[in-house]
Amino acid sequence: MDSSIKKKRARGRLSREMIEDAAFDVIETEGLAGFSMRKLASALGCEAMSIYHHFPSVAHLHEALVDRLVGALEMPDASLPWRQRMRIAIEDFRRIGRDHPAYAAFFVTYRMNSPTCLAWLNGIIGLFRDGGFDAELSARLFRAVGYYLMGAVLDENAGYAKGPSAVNTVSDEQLARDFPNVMAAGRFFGTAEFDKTFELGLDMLLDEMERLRDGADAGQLSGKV
Amino acid sequence: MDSSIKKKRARGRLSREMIEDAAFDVIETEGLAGFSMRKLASALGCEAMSIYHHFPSVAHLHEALVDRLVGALEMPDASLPWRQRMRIAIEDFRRIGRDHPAYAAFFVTYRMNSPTCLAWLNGIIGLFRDGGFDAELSARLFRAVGYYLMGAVLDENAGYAKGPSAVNTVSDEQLARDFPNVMAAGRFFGTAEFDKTFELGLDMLLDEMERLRDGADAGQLSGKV
DNA sequence: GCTTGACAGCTTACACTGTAAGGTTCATTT
DNA sequence: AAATGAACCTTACAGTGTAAGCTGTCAAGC
Repeated sequence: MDSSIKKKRARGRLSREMIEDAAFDVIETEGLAGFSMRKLASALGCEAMSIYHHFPSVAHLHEALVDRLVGALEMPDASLPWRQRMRIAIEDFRRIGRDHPAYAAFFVTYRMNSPTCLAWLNGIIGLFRDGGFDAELSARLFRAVGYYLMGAVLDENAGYAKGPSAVNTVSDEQLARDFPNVMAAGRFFGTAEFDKTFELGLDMLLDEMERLRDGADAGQLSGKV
Repeated sequence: MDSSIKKKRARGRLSREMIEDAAFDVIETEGLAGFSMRKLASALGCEAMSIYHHFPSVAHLHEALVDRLVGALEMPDASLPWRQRMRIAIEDFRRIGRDHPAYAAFFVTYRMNSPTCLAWLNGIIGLFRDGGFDAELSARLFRAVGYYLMGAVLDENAGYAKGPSAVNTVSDEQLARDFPNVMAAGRFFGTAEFDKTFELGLDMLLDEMERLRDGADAGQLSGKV
């Protein structure tokens, strides 16, 4: 009987790393909402509760996943020009979303607080400081650029390109007739346009940051209302 | 016996509007994740399944909530200067987050497709067109500004200011010692700083859009890498 | 006034979730 | 050989959205 063989549990078979690997897989195949401990266990060939020996809760597992993604990030070479370092750091983060699209929505809204994540945050804020901004402006620019990046990663991986969340949808004919601006813009909302659109916004922010540093005294912007 | 009175169900007591009102309440008091049909029903003084007579699913209910929020938005007065119209439209959207903080995370990531929402989208994209941008640039700028706005609303309502999501947190002492940049920046991450930070990033984008329109031929940015 | 049918709300049930509590098996140490 | 403790499993519970079917109530037609 192979049922007896099946019962032979291999001890020490599971590990945090294995579980994390499987979790990334399950999340991408089942979607973020479709992920569950039982599905994860089934992917690992064990029972759900076995995972709890390695991670005391799903929250702890999620934290480990975020840590692994953020921990793999490296700070751009400090010898590069500042603008380029900034670009690289931002694109590195954005790439995580591309590599884990289903996880992106979770990842991007996760309020990091582990040593690994704080080290990365510290480096990124340091990058703003390296740009010549004081503590306050570094903090605010970090946030502002972060907003942009956060929104982009979210939209690129969980946004319109994946179809509407809405239950009641509108036909293409009605779209063309009643909402021509949306219709015309839709052409530039597809996956193929992501890079170009992202670059546009990113360049706007980078341009403005350089202007802010080089330019007007005390870092004032146009001041228009 | 008042139990007999209690049994007297008032017909037509529930309505879509009442249910929506209660849903907003429950979401704000219980949090987005804590919301459920059973809790909503209990807030309404009815059974969960009664709600299904008015909304065929939670998804339909959510759609109605988004529609109500978006439907209440108005386009800024067309006689105002363009930059001001843009600001107002953006701040109006942002205010929804402030008014429904717990719902913000859902609202902002919702892929709208109802007539009400499309009408609003159409107006906003039209606002970009009014700024003098062609269909392509309007689409891309709408997206880029949308990224920023999306990220801001998310962070302001579900972000760091609400405390970390992390299970394992780091002490203040360790923060000061090992992550000084984060420590120094933290001072500008609080709720009180939201407006100023948001304005900074928004002004950067608005400045750049005006430059893009008035300035260099074919709307080229600095072109630096 | 009585009947009828539709509507509004309720009851029950099912398949799913995270996880607390406690049971079992086995490699290692003594 | 016995004991220990790590690794894994079983069972159970309170919660979720919602399908299916039931019941009470009201308005309209006779």
